[in-house]
Formats: sequence, structure tokens, C-alpha cells
Amino acid sequence: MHSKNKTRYVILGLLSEGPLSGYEVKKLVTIRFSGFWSESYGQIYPELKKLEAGGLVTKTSTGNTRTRYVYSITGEGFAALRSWLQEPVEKELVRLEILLKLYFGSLIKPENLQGHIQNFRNEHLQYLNLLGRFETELRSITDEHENHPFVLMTILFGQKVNQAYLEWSDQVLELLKKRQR
Amino acid sequence: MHSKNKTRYVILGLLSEGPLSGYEVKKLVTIRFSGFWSESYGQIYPELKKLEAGGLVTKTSTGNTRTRYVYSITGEGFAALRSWLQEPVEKELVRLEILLKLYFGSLIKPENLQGHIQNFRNEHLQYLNLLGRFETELRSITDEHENHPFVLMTILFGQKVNQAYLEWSDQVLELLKKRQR
DNA sequence: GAAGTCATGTAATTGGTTACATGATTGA
DNA sequence: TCAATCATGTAACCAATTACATGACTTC
Repeated sequence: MHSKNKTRYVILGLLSEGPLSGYEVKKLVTIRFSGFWSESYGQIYPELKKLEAGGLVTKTSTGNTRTRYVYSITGEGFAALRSWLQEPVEKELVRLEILLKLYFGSLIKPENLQGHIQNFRNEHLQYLNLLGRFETELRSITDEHENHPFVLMTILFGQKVNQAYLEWSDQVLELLKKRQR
Repeated sequence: MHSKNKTRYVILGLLSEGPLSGYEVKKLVTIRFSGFWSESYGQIYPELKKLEAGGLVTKTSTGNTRTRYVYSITGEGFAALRSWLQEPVEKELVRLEILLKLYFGSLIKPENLQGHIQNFRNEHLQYLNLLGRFETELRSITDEHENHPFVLMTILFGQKVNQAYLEWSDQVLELLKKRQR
């Protein structure tokens, strides 16, 4: 049985590109992994401690007056990260409340349900726009980093999926409109 | 602040179509909500107890020798369910390990990564086939139930999204192949 | 000088799975 | 008779968020 907790690998992965503080890890996850991952301070700080205790990262104090600790990945850390990356991806469980509410949709007013779908559509349209900006930004960087093409592939994923969400929303809104007549 | 625990509404929703045992609730969630929801016994049985204590469901023993309890939704239960259905859908957090591994893809062998994507593709192709069978089965039912069209909409969602997954997989596999040259 | 952000961390709580225990019924 | 499935339930554990506490630096 291997752990479900991926926080350690998220941290190690980000540190593989350079040293970071816990605060920076959190920020990077929020921005760069928006849409497919999230981490909270309550996960990150304790995990950094465990990683240091296990020798997978080292801690350096760079604070002058303000407390600040920067973590660097070690050889063992790199090995652990690579080993995890090589393992097959575990079956992910997705939970979509919108589909639950739709499934029981006959119990509420059609306008109410349409509102839910409309909100869903709006949110994902906005996210699609954000992804477009990410893509433009990334493509404008001529000095390509090693992971550049891989980052683009994750962006492409978001674009494909969110496009599918929009198409589905439109189709469902159409079906709901027809039902009202 | 309102609860994140949706188990109670899943149960109430299923009971809104007719009385069920805890065991049957679990089975229905697994089959009918496959792909967008899941529940474990460790959630269902305690929740049924709470629902009964709160007067949202009633319990009847239908066991002869084998212990079996069937739960029915009450008026209060219906009201609670409707009230939840009317509320806006909460922002869902999706976590996709495959994208995490892809993001750090430069650290492992291309063949290794291709294997991950290929597995991902296979799984979702299989699920797409399952959805096709669900759809055929559902469309063959002439005696339409109230929620029939809504169930079809959730199936359509799965089809759209999994189709997008396949397209993305193919595109990424192509990109990875090009990179190797 | 106030708001915003940088920065670290813990405690409490909730959410959820897994493993375990127990036993009856059904069908090959 | 053996495996599968029906059936209920709890305890232990793991995962994760949220709220809280604290304080420095920056920018308007």
C-alpha cells in the first residue's frame, strides 16, 4: 500500500526547479496548478518538516529580521521524486456536485437548475480565458526551460476539458429550454 | 458556513425515488454515479443513523432472518433535499495526478511518461464504452421515469469530457513522439 | 498609519477510506 | 461445499481545510 498523500511530491517537484520557501510553494501550487491541484499551509509546513527530517530536503535560514526558510532538494529527494514519477498514476476520484444536482433535477424548478448550469458555464469560461493568458505568456518565453513543453501540455488539457464543459453546458441549457415548452 | 459533506443529500436523493437499504444506496452510487461521485459504507451507515435521528428518514426492518433495514424519506427529508438542490453549487476541487506527473515530465524517461498517458487513455476509453452501454439501456426504456432526461444529461457530460480526454491523450502522445526525434 | 502582502506555524475539526468483524443466502 | 453476494456496522487511520496566532515589510 502506498501513500495517497501527494503533498511531498508536489513540494519535491517544485523544489527540483530551485530552492523555495513554504510560502512560495503554496503560491506556486495555487497559480501554476490551478485547475488540477491544490495544497494548504496545513499540509505544506508539516510536510516540509518531515521531508527535512527524512533528508529529502535541506533547510536554510535566509531571514534577516523577518523569519524565512528556504528549502533545497537533496539527492535522496530527487531519487524519491523520480521513483514516484515512474510509478503508475493512481485512479483518481472526481466529485462533481453539479452532476449530483442535475441527476435529481426533476425536484427543483427548471429556472433554478438552469441557473446552476449557467454559473458552471461562466466559471469555466473564465478559467478558459485564464488558460489562454497562461499559454500566451508561456509561448512568449524564448529562453525555454526544460519543462516548458510539459507545462504547455497541462494547459492544453485544461483547454480541451473546459471547452468540453462549455459545449456540454450549451447542450444542456438547450435541452432544458426545450423541456419547458 | 455550510457543510461540505454531501453524503446526506446523496442518500436523500436516492431515497426520493423509493425506499432503500444502506447496502442498496452504496450499490446505486457505485453504478449510477460512477465517474462523478462515490460513497463508502463508513459514510453511508453513520449518516443514515443521523438522518433517522433528525427525522429526515424513517427506518423499517424487513429482515426475516437476515438483518435488513429499509429507509424511507420523510416530508422533512424532501424539504431538506430540495433546499440543498436549490443552493448554488460549491466550487469543486479536482485533483489530477496525471497532470502533476506530466508537469514534472522532464525528470523521467519519455517512454515512461507515454505509458502513463496510454493508461489514462485506455481507462477513459473503457469508461466511454460503459457510458455508451448505459445510454443504450436508458434509451430503450419506454416507460420514462421523471428523472430520465436528467440522467441522460449526466451521461452526456461523461461522454463529452471523456471524449476530450481521449483527444488530449492522442495529441500529447503525438507531441511526445515528436520530442523523441 | 492603514492595507496588503510576506512569512511561519499549529490546533481543531471535518471528511473519507480501509480494514475488520460478523453472519445469512444463493447458485454453481 | 465453496465462492459470491447480501447485509450491517465500527474503529482506526489518513487526508485536508479552516481558523487562529503572530509579526515584519512595503506601498499608498
